[in-house]
Amino acid sequence: MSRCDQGTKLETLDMEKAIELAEFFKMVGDSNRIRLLYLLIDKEICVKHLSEQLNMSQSAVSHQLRLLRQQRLVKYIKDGKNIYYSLDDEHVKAILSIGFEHISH
Amino acid sequence: MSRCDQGTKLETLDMEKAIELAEFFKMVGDSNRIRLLYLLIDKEICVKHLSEQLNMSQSAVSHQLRLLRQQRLVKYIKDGKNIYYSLDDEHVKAILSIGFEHISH
DNA sequence: AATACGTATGAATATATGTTCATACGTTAA
DNA sequence: TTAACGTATGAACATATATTCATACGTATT
Repeated sequence: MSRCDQGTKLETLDMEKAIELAEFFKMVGDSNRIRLLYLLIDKEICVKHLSEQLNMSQSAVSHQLRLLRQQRLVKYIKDGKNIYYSLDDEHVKAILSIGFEHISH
Repeated sequence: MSRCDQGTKLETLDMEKAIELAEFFKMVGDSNRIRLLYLLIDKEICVKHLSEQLNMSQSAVSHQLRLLRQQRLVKYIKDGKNIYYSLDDEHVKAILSIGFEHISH
């Protein structure tokens, strides 16, 4: 019996679910989005302030926010001409903190 | 006082650290790598078996394993002509499970 | 020594991703 | 109603990423 044999198999993670997971994780796979999400921890911030603090163009921020919305990592509320974004996910903070642990090995 | 004002600022996440975090998270941002990592949970598997079970070419698997090694998500041991990979990180399982929670909202 | 096997890797290619630019939309103030 | 502001979006572009193909390397078998 070679080292590679595996006894009873775990069920295979199906491709659809793997893709869904990947789509979600991709959201934290970009440094600008990470900085953005980090800013939103425990705060609501409008797009203009985000773009200033991140030193990114308003357009770039807006495009990123669209992705984060689509993957339900952020939510927003409108207030006049401003739109305030905040985290829409209990998991975002958890993920970031695991990441921190990993890189400070 | 507009809604956007933030009282005392949290310190900014510095760019270097954000990049490091992103590099790590990118590793779980691809469906094939996720399936690969999922297979490795609690098991050591050699490259050939990985490529069979994932239905990927040996070369593609090998390239992905290189990335996962570089980011210290997997480790390996050699045994003759086989090389057995396994998870090198307590955090990988944790991250995957958070991902599962997220997508089954 | 020759062959077969498992694995790694560079180069090329195809695709995905992030940013910019231009512009449109809605809201507020003049 | 015109102008200014905040935000969103499509198209174009540049860069990053994943896979394939060809091939090299080491180990085991004959």
